[in-house]
Amino acid sequence: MLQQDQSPALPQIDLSGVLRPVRAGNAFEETVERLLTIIKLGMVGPGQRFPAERELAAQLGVSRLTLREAIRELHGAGYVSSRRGRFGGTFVTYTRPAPDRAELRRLALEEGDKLTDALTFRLAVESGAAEAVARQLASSPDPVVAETLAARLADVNGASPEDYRRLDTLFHLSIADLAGSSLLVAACADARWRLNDFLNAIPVLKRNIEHTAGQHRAIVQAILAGDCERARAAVAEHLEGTAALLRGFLG
Amino acid sequence: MLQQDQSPALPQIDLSGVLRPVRAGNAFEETVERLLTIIKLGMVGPGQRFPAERELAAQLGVSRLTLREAIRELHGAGYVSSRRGRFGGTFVTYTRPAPDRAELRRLALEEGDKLTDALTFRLAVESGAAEAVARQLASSPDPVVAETLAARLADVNGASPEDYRRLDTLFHLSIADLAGSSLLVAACADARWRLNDFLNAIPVLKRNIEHTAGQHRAIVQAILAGDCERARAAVAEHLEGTAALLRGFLG
DNA sequence: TTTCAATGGTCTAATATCAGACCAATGATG
DNA sequence: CATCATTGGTCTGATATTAGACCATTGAAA
Repeated sequence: MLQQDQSPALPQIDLSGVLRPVRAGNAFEETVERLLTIIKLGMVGPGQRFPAERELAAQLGVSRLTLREAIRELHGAGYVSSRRGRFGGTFVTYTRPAPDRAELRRLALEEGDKLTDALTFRLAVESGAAEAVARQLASSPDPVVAETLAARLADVNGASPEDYRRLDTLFHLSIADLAGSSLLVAACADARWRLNDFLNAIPVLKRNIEHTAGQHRAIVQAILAGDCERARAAVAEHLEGTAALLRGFLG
Repeated sequence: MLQQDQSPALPQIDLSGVLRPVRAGNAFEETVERLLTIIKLGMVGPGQRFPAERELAAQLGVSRLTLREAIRELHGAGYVSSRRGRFGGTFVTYTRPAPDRAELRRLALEEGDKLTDALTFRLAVESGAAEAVARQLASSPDPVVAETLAARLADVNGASPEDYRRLDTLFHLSIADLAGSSLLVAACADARWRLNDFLNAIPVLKRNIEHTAGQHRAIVQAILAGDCERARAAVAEHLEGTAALLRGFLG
C-alpha cells in the first residue's frame, strides 16, 4: 500500500483551497497594498490625514520601519505627502483618475479569472449580508438600522462626483456592518477591494447614478421591511447590473 | 483648520475594518494554524500523508525551516508523525476526540461573540455558494456538477462515524468549489474552521444523521434543478438546524 | 542484492523585520 | 516671542525568516 490508510476508501481531497500561501507577500508589500486599499476605497479621502506613523504601525501590526518604507513607496507614486512637526502627518494627495475604457479592457482581459471570481464572491457575501440584516430586523426591530441605512443612502445620493465611489462603498459596507458579523464586513470589504480598479474604470454617468439610486432605495426598503427574499433579490439585481457591465469587457 | 480638507464635508470613515493587522501572527504560528486546520477539517485524514516538506513549504509560501518548526510543534502535540526515506513523509495521527458537552458549553460561553459571528458568516457564504451553483446550472447545465454532488452525497451517507465530520465538511466545501470562486471556497473553509471545535463537541447521533441526510438531498436536488431560491432556502434550513443547536449553549 | 529517487534532517549565510531609542521640525498655545 | 507636545526622520542591535546546499534514511524497483 502506498499510503497507510486506516480506512482504505478515504477519498483524496483537493487541498488547493487550504494550501494557499500563508501570507500574500512580505510585510512591506502587504502594507503597501493595505494603504493603497485605504486610499483607493476613499477610507481616507483626498487631503485627509492618516493616523500617526506609530499608531498606524501598531494597528497594522507592522514595525514602524516597514510602515515607513511602504509610505515612501506611496510618496514616490504620488499617492501621499508627509509633513513633519506637530499637526503634521501623512496626507492623501491621490484623486480618482479619469475612467479609461482601454485600461479597463486590458485589466479585464489580463485578470478575467480574478474578475469572475470576485464578482461571484461579492454577490454571495453582499446578498447574504442584506438577507441577514433583514432577518434580524424581522425578529427584533431596531431603529438604529433604519437611521444608519437612511443616512448612508442620503450620503450617496448627495455625493459629489468625486465622492461618489467612496460613499457608495460605504453604503454597501454599512449593510454588512449592520449584519453584526465582522467576518462578513471583512469579506465584503475584500470583495469590494478586488473590484475597485475595475469599478474606477467605469465612468460615473448621471443616468447610471439615478438608476443605482433607485436600486439602493429598493434594497433599503426590503431590508427595513424584514423581507429576506426581497432584500437578497434587490442586492442581486443591483450587483448583477455592475457585473454584466464588467463581464462585457471579457468578450 | 486641523485637517487640510479640500472638500470640508468629507465624512470621517471608520477605519477599523481596514486597519486590522496586516498579518495574523508570525509565519511559524500561522503555519501551525494552517496545518491544524487541514488536519481538524480532515482535508488530510488519519493515516494519510501530507505533501512532501519542500512542496508543502512552497504551497504555503513559507520557508522549509519554518514549516519544519510548525511540524515539530504538531509532533509534540501528537497530531502527526514523520518517517524518512522514499515513500516516507509526514502522516496524520490525529483522530477526532469524543464529544464533550461541558467543553462545548465552556467554549460557547467563552467565545459566544465569535460563535455568533461565524454562524452569520457561514450562513451567508454557504447559501450564497449554493445559489451561485444553481444559477450557473440554470443557464449552462454541466453533468460534472451532478456527478460531483452525487459522489459527495454518497460519501457522507456511507461514512463511518469517525469519518462523518470530514466527509460532511467535504460535501459542503464541494458546493463552494463548484461555484467556481476560489474566494468562496476559502470563505466557506474559513467559516467551517471557525465552527469546527464547536461542531466536534456535538455528538453524532444516528437520528441527526438521518435528518441531515434528508437536508443534504434537498440541497442537491434544488441545485441540480437550477432553482436558486430553493437551493438557498435548503442550505439555510440545514444550517439553521446546527446554528440553533449551538446557540442553545449560549443560554 | 544493488540501485537510486524521494523523503525527512541539518546547517549556513543573507535578508527582512522588529522593538526601541533618539533627533529634527513644526506650529498652536500661552 | 518662547514653549513644548506631537509629528516625521534616522539609527542600532536583536530576532525571524528565507534560500539553498548538503546529509541520512528508506524501500520499491531493477
